[in-house]
Amino acid sequence: MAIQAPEGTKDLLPGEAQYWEDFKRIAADIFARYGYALIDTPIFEQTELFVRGIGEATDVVAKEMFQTLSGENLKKLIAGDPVKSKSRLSLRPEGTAGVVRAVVQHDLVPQGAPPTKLMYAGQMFRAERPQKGRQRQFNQIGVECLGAEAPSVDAEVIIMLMRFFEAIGIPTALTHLLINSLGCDECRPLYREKLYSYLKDNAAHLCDECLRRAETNPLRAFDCKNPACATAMENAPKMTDCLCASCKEHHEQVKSYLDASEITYTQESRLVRGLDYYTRTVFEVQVSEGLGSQNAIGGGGRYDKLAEEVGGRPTSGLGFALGYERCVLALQATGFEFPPACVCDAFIACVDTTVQGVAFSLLQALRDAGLNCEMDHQNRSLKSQFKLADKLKATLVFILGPDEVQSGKVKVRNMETHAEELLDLAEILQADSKEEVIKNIRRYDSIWQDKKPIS
RNA sequence: GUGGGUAUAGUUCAGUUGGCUAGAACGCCAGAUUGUGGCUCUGGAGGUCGUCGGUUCGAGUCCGAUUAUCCACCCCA
Repeated sequence: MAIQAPEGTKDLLPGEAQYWEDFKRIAADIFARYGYALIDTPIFEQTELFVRGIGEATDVVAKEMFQTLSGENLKKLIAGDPVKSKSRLSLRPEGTAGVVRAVVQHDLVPQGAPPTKLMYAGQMFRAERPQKGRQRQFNQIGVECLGAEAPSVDAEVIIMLMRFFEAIGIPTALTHLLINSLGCDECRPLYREKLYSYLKDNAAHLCDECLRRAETNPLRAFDCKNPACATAMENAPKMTDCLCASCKEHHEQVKSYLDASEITYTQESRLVRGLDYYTRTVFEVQVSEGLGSQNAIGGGGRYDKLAEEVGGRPTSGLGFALGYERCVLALQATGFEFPPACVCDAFIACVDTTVQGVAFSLLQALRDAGLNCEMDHQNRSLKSQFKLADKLKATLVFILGPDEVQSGKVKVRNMETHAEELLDLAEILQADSKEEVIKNIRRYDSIWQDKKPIS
C-alpha cells in the first residue's frame, strides 16, 4: 500500500494551507495592536525544559511527549550507555516553555524594563490517540507577556483573545469564556491541603483516578467527568474562597476590567489547567459545536513562577494558546468553507495552435506586469479552454486567433459581463506594470467597470 | 494505553439469504456542424473490493489475522 501521512497528522492542502497563512496574519494584525511581536523558537527543545516547566506529573509530559535522540545517541541508549541530558530532546507539546526559555536565555526582560510581549504560531506535538479536534501534530497560535504583574494585563490578554475569535468569524455569542484564579505559592499550598483532606474524607464517592490524583495534583479532581465525582466535588472547598488577600484583590481587579470592557464570562471555580505552571488567573474559551467531545478552542493563564523554574530571575508572565484546527472545526460548524487558494485574473485562450507562441509571450508579459495568469498547455479545444477559464474563475479571458494576431490585436472578454473588446497587442506586451495593463483595459467600461476585477 | 465503528472508482456511498462482466451520484475527459464558459443532453476513461490467510463448486459478501482510519475514554488547544 502507498505510504500515508503518520497517524494523527494531516496535510494542509492548498485551500487550507492558504487559510492557515491568512489565519496567522489576522492574529498577527490584531495582536500587534496590543504590542505583540512575533518570535520563532525551535520545534524541539531539551526534554528537561518541558519536565521542569510544564511539570513532571502532568499527562502532557508523563505520556504525551514525542521524545527524540540523534541516531548516535539512540544507539548509545539502546546499548545502555549514558546519554547526556542536553542530548535528550522532545518535540514541543506547547509553546510557552520554549518562549520563556528564549526570554531568559536572551534576557529579553531586563530588570526594570517594560513588559515584553511575544506571539508565536506553529506546530505542536503530542503523542495522544487522535480523535475529533485532537491530532498528534497540530497548530497553535499563542502569546506570552513577560514581566507584567498588573491585573490589567490579564484582562488585556483575555480581551485580545476574544477579539481574535470574533475577527475570524466565531461570534462571541457562540463562545463561552471561563475564568478562575489558582492562587499563588502563598495560598495555593494551604488550599491544596484543604482540598486534599476533603478528597480523603470523601474517598468513598470518588473514582480510583481521582484518588490517585489526590496525591499528585488534587486540583485535577475538579476536571473528572465521572458523574459521581462531579457530585462529590460540588461541596468541595473552592480556590476562590481560599485566596490570600493579594490574589483575591488581583482576581477581583481582573474581573472588574473585564466588566468595564463588557466582556461576558463565567467565574468557574472548577476550571483548573493541566499544566503545572499556572498561578492566579486561568481562563478557557469553549464552544459547543463542531469539536466532538472536545470543547476548548483557546486557553491560558498566568505563570509567575515559570521563569525561575527554567533558571531565570523571577519574572511574572501570562499568555494563552489557541488551537488552529479546533477553530476551523468551530467555524465549519457554522458553514465556513476555505476560500479558493489562488485567484486567476486572466486566462489566455488560443483559437488554434498557430498562435500559441504569441499567446505564451502575452501570458508572460501579463505575469511580469503583476497579474495572475494561466493558459492551456494540453492543446484543448477553444471551448474547453473557456471551461477551464471558468473553473479557475478567471476575471478576464484574452482570446488570440489568427485574425487578432494578423491585425496586431487581442480580444478581451469579461467573464462576468460577457463584454468583449479588441485591445492593441503591442501595448500590452510592452506594459511593464499592472497599472499600465489595467489602464489599457480601463478604456473600456464594458470590460473594466471599476468592479475591481483584477486582484 | 483501553473500548467501539468503518475500510468498494478521484470523492461520498450502494451492493439482497454467498452466484454470471462490481454499480450510482458528484468529479474528470470528449462531443452536441461556424472562433466562446456556467445550465442541459450524449458518450468515455477510472476499481489488485485495505492486506494476508481460511471456509466454499463459487467470497465485495462468511470466518480469522493484520494494517489503516474514525469516534469515544484519559488528557489537552
